[in-house]
Amino acid sequence: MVKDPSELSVAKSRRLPVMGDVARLAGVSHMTVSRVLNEPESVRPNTRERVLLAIEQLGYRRNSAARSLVTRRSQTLGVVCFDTTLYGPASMLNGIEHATEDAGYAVSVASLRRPTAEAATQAVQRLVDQSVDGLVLIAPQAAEAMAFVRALPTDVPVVAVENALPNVTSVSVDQVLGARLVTEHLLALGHETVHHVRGPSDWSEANGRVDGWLAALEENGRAVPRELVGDWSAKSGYVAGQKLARDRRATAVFAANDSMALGVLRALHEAGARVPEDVSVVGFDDIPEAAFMTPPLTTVSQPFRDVGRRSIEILLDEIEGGEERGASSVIPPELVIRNSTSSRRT
Amino acid sequence: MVKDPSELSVAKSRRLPVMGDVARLAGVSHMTVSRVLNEPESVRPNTRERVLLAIEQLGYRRNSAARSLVTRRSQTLGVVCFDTTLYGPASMLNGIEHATEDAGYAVSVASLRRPTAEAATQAVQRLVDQSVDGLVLIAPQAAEAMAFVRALPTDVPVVAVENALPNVTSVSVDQVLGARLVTEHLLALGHETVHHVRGPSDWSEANGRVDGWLAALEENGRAVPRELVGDWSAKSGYVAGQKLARDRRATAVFAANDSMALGVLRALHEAGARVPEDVSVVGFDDIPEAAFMTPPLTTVSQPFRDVGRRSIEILLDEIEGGEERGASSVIPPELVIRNSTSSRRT
DNA sequence: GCCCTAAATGTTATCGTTAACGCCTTTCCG
DNA sequence: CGGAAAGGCGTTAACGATAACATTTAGGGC
Repeated sequence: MVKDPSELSVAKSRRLPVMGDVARLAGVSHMTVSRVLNEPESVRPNTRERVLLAIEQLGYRRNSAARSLVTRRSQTLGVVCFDTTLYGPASMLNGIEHATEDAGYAVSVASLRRPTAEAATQAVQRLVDQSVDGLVLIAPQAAEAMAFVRALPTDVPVVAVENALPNVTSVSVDQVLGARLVTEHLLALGHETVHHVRGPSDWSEANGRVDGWLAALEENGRAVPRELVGDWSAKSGYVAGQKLARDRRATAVFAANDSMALGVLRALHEAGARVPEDVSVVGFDDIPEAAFMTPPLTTVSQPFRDVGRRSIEILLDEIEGGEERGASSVIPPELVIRNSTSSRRT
Repeated sequence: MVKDPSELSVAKSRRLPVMGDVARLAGVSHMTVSRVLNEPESVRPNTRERVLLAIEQLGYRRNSAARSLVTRRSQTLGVVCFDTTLYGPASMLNGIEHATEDAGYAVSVASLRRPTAEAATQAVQRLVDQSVDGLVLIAPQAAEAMAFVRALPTDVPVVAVENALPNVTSVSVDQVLGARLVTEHLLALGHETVHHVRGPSDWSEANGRVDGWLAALEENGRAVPRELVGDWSAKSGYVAGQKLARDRRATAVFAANDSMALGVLRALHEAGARVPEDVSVVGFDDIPEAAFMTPPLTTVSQPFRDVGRRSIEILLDEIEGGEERGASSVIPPELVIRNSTSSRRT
């Protein structure tokens, strides 16, 4: 079965081994090698072993460019994201990467510098040019939705995370529910109403949290204080906190994320207001630092990694199952009560 | 110049346009189209315009798989990283992504689940299989160094970030200097010595910070307290802080990152020690939250994004310039003094 | 004008894989 | 035991771009 020994030399040639080399060494055709790699059952155990051995000996690895040229699949998923420095997006990205790896796909990331339609369109275009097999969008700016969709070629499956785009499957955490839990928790503690430091208005998460907060207040017939606007940063929370401390009427503050809550805590502390004795403060996200703030922060825990994983599951279903876009899924968050909230001083 | 009209139909066929289609429409050969795209100056303005117009009309885009098959370059850089949920790595990754995008490359990310040699080797292998043109390693675990290097095919340029691997160009922040600045700052405030909550021993950053701290203490002839070990998390800082609070002798604590510093602050607060009146605390990293902790944290600012950018610059030099590995570069960090440190109570 | 050289363009081969199809064995049944 | 059906492999042709070489065109000096 073995051919002329001279052909078998495993001499380190400059070029990497290709299928033909493996085939020659194993005494079969390159097509058989391909079959061993793609549908092992279709080749007899005997020859399969020989081929596998040859592959091992030569240290052969398939050329992915050649594969994707002919199969029209790159085994790569594209992720469009905005600020992966924030804890939430970073965690979701992490979940995505792990899930993607498990599925045998690679991840190509396009990070938006600014959340503009133009940047988004370019990013999608770049990923599509790389012929990714699917796309995950973690760019929670609602305003960009249309741009994305317009730029999308119809045949690439897409899943949006934390962003309901028309006609695109999405995975998200129930922001409205989370905000409700927070607000109701504070009302239950006896607070007359709850002030809110919201996130940027072009983020869908921020809007969802506002909605939940509003709904809870209205259902309980409470006055709705004017909302303060932050940009997710501790600094913006600090500025908002200063305003709240100045007017002195707030006894309960719901910040739309933990970083802003930290800023609020800082501002209140500087103004001489005690938390939770004078003012209760709640955050959102449950970043690892939340439990160690002063005081430990009551917040809402979001299963970021699970969201990332889930988005990949859905995406792969669409890609491999060829199914029509599956149902969007919404994951519930959980309220984590710590020491930054207490019943209102009477 | 224009051929048979029937051939020109821009009818939406199922398949995407290829170079040949553009060529036909422009009345040139596919090779001329290729030239227009790759070396525009080599084709006459007149024909170039025609080709460009045809490209526009057809919405033509080059097939990257075909390109990389023949050029043996994928225009993709691979990044191996460990925990991108941490602020530092996330920021560097961000810098890398932006710089890579600017250079017209794509980024493929392989995220290590655990910092083991096996996982690292697999990750590198996966990226190499995708035929990335270069590799950035943001995996500061020294123990894995050998594994990486062994798994590396000799011909893929590599740059390591925050990790000095033998024979690999690296970019890093001067951790030793940063730790020195911290320690000297505290000694200058009159503290007898400085306690240290270090990071995991397999992280090179953690070791660098220990070295700087030790050096500063020794140069000043101070006693070296036993170091406490954390894992970068606020929780581990909290545990360390409890120990420090218990023995009551510490007046100055240098935590190896801001999250652990937060934990230390929390533990001291619970133990009734005031910061900075009773104990001074310093962190490292200058995360955006540091300025809003209670009290605002004195820390060391690291130019993470710049490190990321720089690593790409170097990598691209090696790839495109074909240069031998350039000099490794070390970037100095800066001490940021806030309110968590003060002169020792006398 | 003619020839020579350089610039502009075209032709053909090639990258390394999978798809499509065909041939030769087996195998199994009547 | 003949023949059909299936299984196992081989041969050849894509895939869509660039490389290498061949050819045509343009320009300039005499």
